[in-house]
Order: sequence, then C-alpha cells, then structure tokens
Amino acid sequence: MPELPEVEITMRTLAPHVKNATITQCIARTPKLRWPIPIELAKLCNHKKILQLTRRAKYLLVQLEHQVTIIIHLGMSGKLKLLTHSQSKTVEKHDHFDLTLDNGYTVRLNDPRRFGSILVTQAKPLSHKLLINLGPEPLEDSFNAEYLANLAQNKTKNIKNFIMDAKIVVGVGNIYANEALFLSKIHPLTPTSSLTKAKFIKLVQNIKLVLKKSIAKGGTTLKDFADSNGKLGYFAQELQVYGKSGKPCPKCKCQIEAIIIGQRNSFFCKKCQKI
DNA sequence: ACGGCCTCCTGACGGC
DNA sequence: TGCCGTCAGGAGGCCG
Repeated sequence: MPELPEVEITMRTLAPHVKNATITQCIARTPKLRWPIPIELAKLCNHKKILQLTRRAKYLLVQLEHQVTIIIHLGMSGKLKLLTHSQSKTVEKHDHFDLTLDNGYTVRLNDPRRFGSILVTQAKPLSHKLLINLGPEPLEDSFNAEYLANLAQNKTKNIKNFIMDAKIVVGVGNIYANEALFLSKIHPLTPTSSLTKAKFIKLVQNIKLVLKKSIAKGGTTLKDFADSNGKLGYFAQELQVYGKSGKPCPKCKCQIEAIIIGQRNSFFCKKCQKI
C-alpha cells in the first residue's frame, strides 16, 4: 500500500505506456471512492491526449491536453494496473475505475478499501485545494534542515507527527517516519522544538535516504504492494524497526518497543533513541 | 490557528 | 473449521 516510493514507482512504470496515448473511454464502476468520481470526468477526458504523468506528494497527476488533469490518489490499498485490452475484459473485485487508451492499454484502479480517489480539474492541478497547502517534496533541495528547524520553533507536538504532517513535508508515511527516526537516533515522542540543529540535519538526511533506498528497491515495503506491472518491491527486507516489536534492535540488541502515537503504531529502540 | 481525534472500507490474521 | 475481534501503509474534516 502506497507510501511515496510506491506512488513514485507506479508513476515511473506507467508513464512510458500512457504518454501520448489518447483516452478513448473512462469507466467508473463505483460511484464513490473517498469522494464521488466526478460525473463530468468522461466528458472532460474522452478523446484527449495524455501529455504527461507526474506526481505531487502521493497524488498522481494525469495531465491531458486542453488543461484537463485527472488527479489520482491510491489511499491505503489502491493499485493501478496496466492491462492489455484483452486482459481488461476480466474485471476483478474492487476494480473501480478504468482509463481505456487508444494504444491498446487500459489503466485500471483496484482499491479494496476505497480510500483512494479519482478527481478531475481544469485549473492548474497544483492549485487544487487538496494540493495547494502541501509542504515541499522530501527529495527536493527545498526540504532541508534549515527549513525544518525554522518550522519547528514553538512547535510542541512530537517529532513523529511533525514529519508525518503533509503541510510540513509530504510523502513521509508511518513506515518511513519510524525508520528515519531510528536511523537518526531520535525518540518519536521528542518535542519538536527541543531538537538541535544537528538532529534536524541527520533527520532530513535519513528521510531522504530511506525514501531513495525504497524507491531503488523497486518501491516497496509491504506484502501486497505490486507496481503496475505486478512486480513486488523488496524494501520490506530492509526495515530496521517498523513492525519489529519485541525483536532485537539491529544496533544494540535490546527489544524494539511499540507504542501508539497519534493513533499510529510506532516502533523504536529506547536505548538508541533518546528524547 | 492549531492539535488531536474520528472516520471512510475491506481483508488478513490471531485466538478461542 | 469457523467466528469474532483487532488491526492496517492515508489524510481530510471537524471539534474543542
């Protein structure tokens, strides 16, 4: 299930197959995912050429000619499948939405939990209300220690929720937040404002590191993620603390602990990660 | 303005 | 074997 690396991999594997293709049909089999699938979507998209597939945070942007953009979010369980037209005749459970292309392919959204979304806009996609208030991309230079330290002043909340806040920085989901904090030797409950500049430098480095490593490993993390070609990712093998409660810390061998922070499972080593 | 809690939904898994 | 409770990778919205 998609965190940023999964969405990035989906974009990279899909882009070459959809770029310059023309949409011949939009099929919505489910009226509502997280939000209703816009009624006007087919009318806006049919017979338009796909200029580009890009990503902002965990949103995929299918940019069409004439200033139309389809905004796709995979939620917690969404996958985009790339199918040939003959493969696309078999519709499986939770196949909610199709883009049929004139080049022989169909892009299909399968999303068991239906937390994903399909939206469309005729304005600049980055000014869409879901995108306009997002923080910087974690892998871009504008996300750096100085930026983070500046925002951290007077912030009472804990560092884990802080880095998972999309207004601060996008794309740091629960898994990668846990991993980056472990590598930075920062306890997840540390009050944000009490971190030193040196810790922010480490933290930013490690957020970038875990995301890049995960992307390089074919994206992914957990058991049921597959990219749009159905290939599984291998980052799960690299996890140091996520999901490892009771197991020995890879550095000091004492037991990894699990606590709930902001309703999310959090894993850390209390010896290595100090407040 | 902000932080924290709730919620949408299905499937997988563990325990009895 | 099967039923039930619990938990899951996201994130907008609402409440205090």
